[in-house]
Amino acid sequence: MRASEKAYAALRSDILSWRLPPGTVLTEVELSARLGVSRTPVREALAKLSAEGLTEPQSGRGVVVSEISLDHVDELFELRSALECRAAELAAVRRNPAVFFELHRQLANAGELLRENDPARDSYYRLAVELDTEIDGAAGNHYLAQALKSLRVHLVRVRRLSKDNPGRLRDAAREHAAIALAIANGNAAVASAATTVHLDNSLRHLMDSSLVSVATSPQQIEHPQAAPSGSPGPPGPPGLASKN
Amino acid sequence: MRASEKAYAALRSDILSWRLPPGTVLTEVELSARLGVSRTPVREALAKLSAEGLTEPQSGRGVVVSEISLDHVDELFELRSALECRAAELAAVRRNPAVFFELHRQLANAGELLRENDPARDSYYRLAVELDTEIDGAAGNHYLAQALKSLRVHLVRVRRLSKDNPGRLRDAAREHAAIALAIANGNAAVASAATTVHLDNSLRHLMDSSLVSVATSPQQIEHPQAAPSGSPGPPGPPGLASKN
DNA sequence: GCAAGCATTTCTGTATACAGAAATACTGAT
DNA sequence: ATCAGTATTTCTGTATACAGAAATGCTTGC
Repeated sequence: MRASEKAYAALRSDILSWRLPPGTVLTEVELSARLGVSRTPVREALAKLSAEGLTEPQSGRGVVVSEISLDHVDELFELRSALECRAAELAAVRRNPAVFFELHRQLANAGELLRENDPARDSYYRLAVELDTEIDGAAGNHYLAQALKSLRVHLVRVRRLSKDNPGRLRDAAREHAAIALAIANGNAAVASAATTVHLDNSLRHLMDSSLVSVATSPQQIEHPQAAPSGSPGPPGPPGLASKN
Repeated sequence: MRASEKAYAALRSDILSWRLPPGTVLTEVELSARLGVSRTPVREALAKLSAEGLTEPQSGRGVVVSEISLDHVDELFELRSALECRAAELAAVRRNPAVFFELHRQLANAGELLRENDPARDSYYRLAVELDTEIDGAAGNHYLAQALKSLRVHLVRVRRLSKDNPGRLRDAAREHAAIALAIANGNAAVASAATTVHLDNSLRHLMDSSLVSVATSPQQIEHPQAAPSGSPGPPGPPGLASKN
């Protein structure tokens, strides 16, 4: 693997997992020492992260991990619903029905299995990701898929602010199943509406369950020799890319 | 100005103006010679362009100016309508009425002035850009604005494939005026609908008036000492950021 | 004459050196 | 004691050198 990719992957992972919280200042020399590569690939990684919006160039010196908090969730979900509703509509028109009937069946089943807790959770997360992937593919729009991809990066970060509870997971599975069914049926209006409903529920769950306060003030990370693997951040769900 | 910004601005301008057509391969050494800076800032510029989607890393060697043609216009406008309709809705809720009543007045006036041709065209382009800006601002959503910004880069490139005619410009001005009025009135549904109508008309005009064939096959640019300023590309409207 | 293998060239990826700018720390004066 | 001015340090931005990989072209065998 190239050194710049290594640096990029390490930093990106650290930011998404809140090991590098918002406001952390990243200096090239320190990172090149910590990651064991020279400044050139570090610069490349930081440029890529800034283009993604995970970091922002500081006025004078260095870059900072970009701010994200509950204040951003409303804006994030406004964009999300615009993109996902349109994606669902397009998918309903262009889908292969068999694929989405099958997803509907599996999601409905996963919703049932979520009564007993832990083992079914991962398989549901996988299904949710697969539904997203299939919708993106069925929509057949490269630019829309790209916009969703760059949005989801921020959603991963914000999702760490809340904790899933089993009840919400069951409801989310049902909502996902409804979306899959509407797309399978080729009903664009219903697919869009089901997506709107699902996102509204997700947003309210996120806001309700996020009364736990999280440290978001600027702070410097310590300098371990190896890549940081401890989890000083708040506990979060293991499925970083789920859709609930 | 920093050398990397200079390289980025020069390359970006060359790509948007079709001086560097899709498929052109960009090699670092050649560019550093042509632009008079070293490879390091050239690399940085290319990375930024690739993040924007204007170039794509070639499998083995170098980067290529990304493909764009009429085949992409449908996808581009699907995303565009998703984003701009939502932006119009949000703007209708959060706007300052006076601003959009004033824009409506000016746009209606510009539509009238477009009877006599040339001098009014630039002022209309300016108004269209200002409407976009005000809508983005009124929508008050940083992530949505960012998504629109990165989309508009591609729209600039595709717009060069067609030529505006005065009749379409007058219609477009009227449609813009209708959007501004709906937002001023605080009517989200009408604002969204007016945007949908406008974009549909724009798309059909673009497809209809683009029967002129344009060379899109891969080709290498010649190596002038100074930055390329000649316009070997097809003629296009001067307003690179208009909205019709 | 054509194809396969090898040599050469060229380009990318990375490291490092150097210059300029910005922030910090220190010193002196009021 | 505090503030201002200066000196120092540190970090970024750029250039360049070097190594490895990929593509090109040449040579040789069939």
